[in-house]
Formats: sequence, C-alpha cells, structure tokens
Amino acid sequence: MSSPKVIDQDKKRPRGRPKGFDDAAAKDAIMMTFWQNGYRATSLDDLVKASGAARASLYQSYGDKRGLFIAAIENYSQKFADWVTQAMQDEPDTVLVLERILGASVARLTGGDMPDGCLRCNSTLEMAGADPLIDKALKTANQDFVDTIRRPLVRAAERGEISVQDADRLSVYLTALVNGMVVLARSGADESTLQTIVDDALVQVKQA
Amino acid sequence: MSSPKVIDQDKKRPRGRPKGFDDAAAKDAIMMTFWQNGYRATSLDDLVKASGAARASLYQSYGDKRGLFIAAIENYSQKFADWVTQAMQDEPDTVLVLERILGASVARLTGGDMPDGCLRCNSTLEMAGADPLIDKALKTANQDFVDTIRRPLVRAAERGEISVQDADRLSVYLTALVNGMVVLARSGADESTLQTIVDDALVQVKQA
DNA sequence: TTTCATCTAGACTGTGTGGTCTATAAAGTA
DNA sequence: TACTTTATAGACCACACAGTCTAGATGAAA
Repeated sequence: MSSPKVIDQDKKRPRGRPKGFDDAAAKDAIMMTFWQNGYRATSLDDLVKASGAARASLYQSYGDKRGLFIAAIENYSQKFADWVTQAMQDEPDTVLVLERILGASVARLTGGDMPDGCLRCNSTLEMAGADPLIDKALKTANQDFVDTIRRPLVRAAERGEISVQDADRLSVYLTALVNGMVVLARSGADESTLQTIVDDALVQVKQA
Repeated sequence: MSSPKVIDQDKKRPRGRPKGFDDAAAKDAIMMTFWQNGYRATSLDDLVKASGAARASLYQSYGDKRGLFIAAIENYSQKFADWVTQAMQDEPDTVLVLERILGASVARLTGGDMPDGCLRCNSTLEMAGADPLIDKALKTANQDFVDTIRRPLVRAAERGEISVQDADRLSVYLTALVNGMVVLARSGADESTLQTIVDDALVQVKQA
C-alpha cells in the first residue's frame, strides 16, 4: 500500500505517450469509488475524477463500465486473499488467525476510514443476476472468499486439529456470518454488537 | 393473497372517479418490482406497468419514487412480522418456531417463486447512507427484523427457558446469519448448504 | 527531424429517467 | 342536468448518463 513505488521499472516502456496516471493507484481508486457508491450510482465521470485517468484511457484499458467494475471486484478479492496469506504467516494458530480475520472485519465495518460495507457483498446484492459477466465475476469473488476463509481451517485439518468436513462446514458458516455482519453494520450496528457475534461464532469453531 | 376480495366495502366511497387498480395489490406489485430490480434499476415505467396504476396516480399516492420505495420496504417488513406472529400461534415451542422461520428463509432464498435475495438486505446494501429518508426506513426495517426474530426468544425467556441476555444476543446472531445467507444464496449457494448453516446455528440456540 | 503509437481533454450524441402537466373520463352530489 | 372531485392516458421536459469521436500532446524509434 504505502511501499515506495519503483519508478521507471526495467520493463521496456511502450512506444506512445506515457500514461499520465499510475495504473495500480487508478485501479485502487476505481475500486474505492464502486465500493462507495455501488455500480449503478457510479458514473464514468466519477471514475475519471477518482482515477485521474482520461475518460478515453479508461475505455482503452477496461473496455466499458462493466469491465471497470469487474476489475474492481477482482482487485478487492485479491487484496483480501493477500491479507489472509500474510496473517497466516504471522500467526500459526488457527483460531487466532480466524480471530484476526473476523476482528479486522469488525474493525473495518465500524471504522470510518473505508467505505461502508464490503464491495463483494454490496455488489452481489445489487448486481447478481443482472448481467452475465458481472455475475460470473461475483460468483468467483464469493467462492474465493469462502476458499480464503477456508485456508486456515484446512491447515488445521492437515494438522489433525479438526476434520476436513468441519473445515468445509465452518468456512461456509463463517462466510455467512461475515456477510451478515456487513448488512448489520450498514444498518447501524456498533462495534461491540458485531464483536459479540464474532465471539459466539468462535465458540462454534473451538467446539469443532 | 388469494382470498376473495370483498368488493364495495361499506367504507364510504370518495367523491371522484374510482381507482382503476387495487390499492393493496398495487402495493405488493411495487414491492415485488423493487425487490426484483433494486431501487435504482427500477424505473417509474416499471412501477406503472407492475401496479396497473397510472403514473400520476402513483405520484398522487406516494409523492415520488422514494416514497414508493419506502412504502415497499414497510410493506415487506410488515409481511415478515405477520408471518412470525402466525408461526408463534401455530407452534408453541421456541426452537421449533425458529426452525420454521429459518427453514422458510432457506426455502424462499433457494426457491424460484420469489425474487432473489431479500428486499431489506438488498436495499440496505444498495441504499444505506444514500438518502436520509430511505436510510431511516432501512434502519427501522432492520431493527424490526431483529425485534421480530427476538419475539419467540423473549417468549422463551418469559418461560424461564433462557435468559433475557441470551434472547438479545441470539436475536442479533440469528439476524446476522439470515442476512449472510441472503448474500450466499445470491452467489449461488444451494438449499442444503444453507440448511447446514441453519442446523449449526440452532445448535447454538439449543445450548443457551 | 520525422514518423508513429499512445495518451489527453473535452465536446458530442442518443437514450433513458424522474417528475410535471394537460385533456379527458368516470363517479358522486345537488 | 349541471357541478365537483378524483383518476387516467400519455405527451412533455430538463437532465444525467454511457459511450464515441476528434484534435492535439507527448514520447520512443527510425
């Protein structure tokens, strides 16, 4: 995120005029804009302003509004997967990894530094079934989320701490809870309310 | 729903030309339309067609698109509350009432006879924070849902079966799970997957 | 320096939208 | 039969939007 960007990488620069904006930063800005407003309430002008890229450049890079949205969803998914990879490296204990993941979710859902809700959940309820390509991206993102939550549980299963069946079952169960907390948070639930839910859910995990 | 409508009730008929559509049926049709498409993707033309009412009549009755939407949300909330009232009359046992509620949710989320998802959840993730009046209606609807789920639990507490604290805690917990299942269902989860979640959650309830 | 590929700035266009307005139809009341 | 009230049908308007296009800017390659 805040790592010093390597300017002028060795990668050969293409022929024409160089972009006047940073690709990765623009991608993040586009993600944040869709996250903030939703798909339909985001205009191309919003994306142009947020990304710093020219309108035509966005069309050049992403095809159309739908392409921008799908890229945003993929970007969002990837960030979560990367975060969990890091958490699993930092924390060997399964329950503590899950505590971190769920605790970070609660913090983010109730903290003011990010847009409300979750781009994946927001988008799923706004757009599932409305467009084939978006639908596919959403299905992938939702499956990726379950798979990502599942990773620490699979590690626990490999260690013989729980069964593979429990890993599967719990990963879906915890996904449901996180998804549900997103809706609760957007309807005004505070941090302690959500944390109580997480604590109750972890009891479920520890019993497995 | 399909009960024979009493035509020409005793209520004195107002002076002017009578409405060419059924008020209650129109209200339901409006609810279904918003449920199907979401707020922003629903046009006034959609609502005119679905309700059978004239465009001007809708504006006369509801003020504007936002008023139509808020009425739809209130209508939706009321239907759920009525359903639970009935279920509590039919079934005295607390856990069995909750089983019915959650089971019906699973059936509806995976059955094809209703629009996808849940109008309350869909609308919350699409519109929370976007408009003050809609926001208020959504907060009310979400609080009503928790309160409605809470009713069988409060009845159990009054009977001394569980503590009031557990009733409060579990009502929020189960709300989170239902909300979460809505997202899961819209991302393609099948009935048995959701039913497994419900079964796991009911274990939690029985332990209280 | 010229050429070529790419990016930029923003004008432009067709379509769809929420909301209003007008003319008319259908009922009750006097 | 007039008069009043309410609903209907649909034309109408101003606006916002996604997407396209054009003219010019910028840099590498020749």
